[in-house]
Amino acid sequence: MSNPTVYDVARMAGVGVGTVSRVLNNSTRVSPETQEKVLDAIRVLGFRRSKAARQLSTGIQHRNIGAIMPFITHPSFVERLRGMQLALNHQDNDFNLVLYNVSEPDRYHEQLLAIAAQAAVDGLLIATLNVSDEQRDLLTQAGIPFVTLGDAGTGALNCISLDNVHGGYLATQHLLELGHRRIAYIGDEFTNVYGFPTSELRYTGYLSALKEYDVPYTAEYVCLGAHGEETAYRLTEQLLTLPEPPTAIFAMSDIQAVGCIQAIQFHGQRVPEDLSVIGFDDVQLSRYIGLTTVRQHLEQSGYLGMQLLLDLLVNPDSIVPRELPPLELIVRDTTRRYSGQISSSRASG
Amino acid sequence: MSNPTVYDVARMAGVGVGTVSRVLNNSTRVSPETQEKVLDAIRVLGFRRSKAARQLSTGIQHRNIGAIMPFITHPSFVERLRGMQLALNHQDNDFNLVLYNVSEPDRYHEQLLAIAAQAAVDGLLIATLNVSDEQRDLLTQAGIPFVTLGDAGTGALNCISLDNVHGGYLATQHLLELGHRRIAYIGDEFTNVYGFPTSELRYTGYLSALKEYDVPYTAEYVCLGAHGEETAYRLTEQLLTLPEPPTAIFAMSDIQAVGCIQAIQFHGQRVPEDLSVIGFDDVQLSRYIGLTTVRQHLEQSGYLGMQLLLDLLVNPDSIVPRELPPLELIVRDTTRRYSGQISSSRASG
DNA sequence: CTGTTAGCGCGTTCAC
DNA sequence: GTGAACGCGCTAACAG
Repeated sequence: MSNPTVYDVARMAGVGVGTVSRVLNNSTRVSPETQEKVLDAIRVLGFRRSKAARQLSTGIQHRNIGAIMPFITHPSFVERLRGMQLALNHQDNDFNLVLYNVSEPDRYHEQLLAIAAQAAVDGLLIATLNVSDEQRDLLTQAGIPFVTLGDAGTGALNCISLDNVHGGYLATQHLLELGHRRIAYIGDEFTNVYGFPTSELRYTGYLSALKEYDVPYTAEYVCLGAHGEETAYRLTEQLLTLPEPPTAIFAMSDIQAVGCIQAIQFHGQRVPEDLSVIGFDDVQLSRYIGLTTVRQHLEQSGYLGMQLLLDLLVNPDSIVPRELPPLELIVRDTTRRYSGQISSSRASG
Repeated sequence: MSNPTVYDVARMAGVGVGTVSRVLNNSTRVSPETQEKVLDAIRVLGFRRSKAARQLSTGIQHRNIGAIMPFITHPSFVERLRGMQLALNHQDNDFNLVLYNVSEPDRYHEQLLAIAAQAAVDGLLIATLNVSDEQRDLLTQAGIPFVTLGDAGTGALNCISLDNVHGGYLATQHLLELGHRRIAYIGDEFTNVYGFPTSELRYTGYLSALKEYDVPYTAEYVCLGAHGEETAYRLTEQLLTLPEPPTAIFAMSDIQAVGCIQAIQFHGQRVPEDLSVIGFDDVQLSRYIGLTTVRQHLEQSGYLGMQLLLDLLVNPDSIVPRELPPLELIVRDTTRRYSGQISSSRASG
């Protein structure tokens, strides 16, 4: 039924538990024959010693920090992870970093429940995922302090946040200033299963910029789908077949922008000569491919989040608030002035 | 001295330990005033319950798999990580992935010792790092099965390996076939502090290809330094100032190849028109920037390594050996036929 | 509602 | 060299 314990091993080997423990840690000398008997019993029973019992007995404390995020495979999360690691290395406390990858959105809550129940971590970093009031209470009652990165629902207590609406505005404004008027938006579904509203917020910024420049809203220019390069590729293809295709695209993430660019190029058009593309995030890749984007300091976000969490864990009384630098428009090579018309900067008011 | 326990809390609050436990787990109803007293005591004492004790008592098992690697910030390790996560998700056992980033090489052994002592993980994935006989014994005796990824020293038992010599040969051969004869090698120091011989192995392949094509070895064309984009950039600058600079560069990793390309372009030359550059790894980035490289299936390496480790942990009796697909030359846009001379494919024998 | 007690599985004294 | 007993900190079952 239950896993075999040292007692089971001892009984089978015809020795005491002390001896079993000794061969396990080869502390004191044990006679070769006894050792053999014990090892045999261990093998036969498939015995594996319990981590918990061992830790409890030896008094070794090992502190874990969990990081839970979706899309661990996506670049933006890698950047955050890098920041977390960096912060961890800078302070020389030996915390381990435990990764929880939310592969299926439905399981997110379930994973949170498990984390709370298992008491496997001392603190939790929640990247991009929504935290409901219920989930906050869950973690709080389990005694697990947590810090959220990005948009984080009503349950967020300590958050490294950014102004996604403003970011969406910045990106769109850049395109408008370049004279573009047919500007598409490519983003995640608003009601995404993970519950975070990033796409909708950036879209809101997009809308407000359009409005400010008196550019009419065009429903066909707003394309939503699953996060990722492939979907962005498909959505862009749809845009290109429109009777009046956009002259510029604002993709809500760099990786989606990459998908856009690939679709555009595959269909024989050029970026930025024929279409301008702007992304969001400024992941490492963007620097290499020369993508114009909005920098949201992802790595630093992970870094600050980890610092904040360590504060919470190590010296809860002297928490310093951490703030991200403001979003930054990074102009590179994928956006260009709209050549179809000479347009002054600001539309008439 | 030691951390406060439930007993300390109970004493201070003037209640029994059962009550303390109850407010901790808010299992049964506790009178508000009692609860308040307990919470106060917890706050004052700075009490935090022990994970180990809780787990032991509740009988909850939580299994951890550790992944230890240097350069977590580098793309190639991210790819491996992705593969590991993927394999973990595919089997529905709830293993946690604990990350150990070797930030300073000196601490690698120390970290291994800690992992063995803490018994924090049930199994270990060791990426690229060397495992000595001593370290193997350490892990074995601690009852921690491990799988190594890449070159892995004499202590390796289960390994997902690749033929780095052959890879170095493939890359160099490609350049030779394109008619290049002045071919530089940019790689890590051979005696790197982490102890893994990757750079030297790929260099060996480079040498053997040169020899096969009767190309004389030129010492100045071999540039070694710390791993990373920046060092590769500097080394490339040195190459460019040579009286007779190379016409092609083989960089031992894609990220170093990127450094090469940036240096070349910064100094007004073009890739591949003026210089050809080939990397090694085929990380995601390379696809986007069109880098010619040798694909070593990094993600799959992490995937297979994890599968193997899970075998070791879950059904140790039915271990299937895992093998990586062969190395693959991926020709993209950074290598081109040498234009300085018309060269037939193979040099005279 | 609350205090008491008996384990959880292992390491580690002790005596033998 | 080896077995028996105690304790690590917590939860849960049982009385009260």
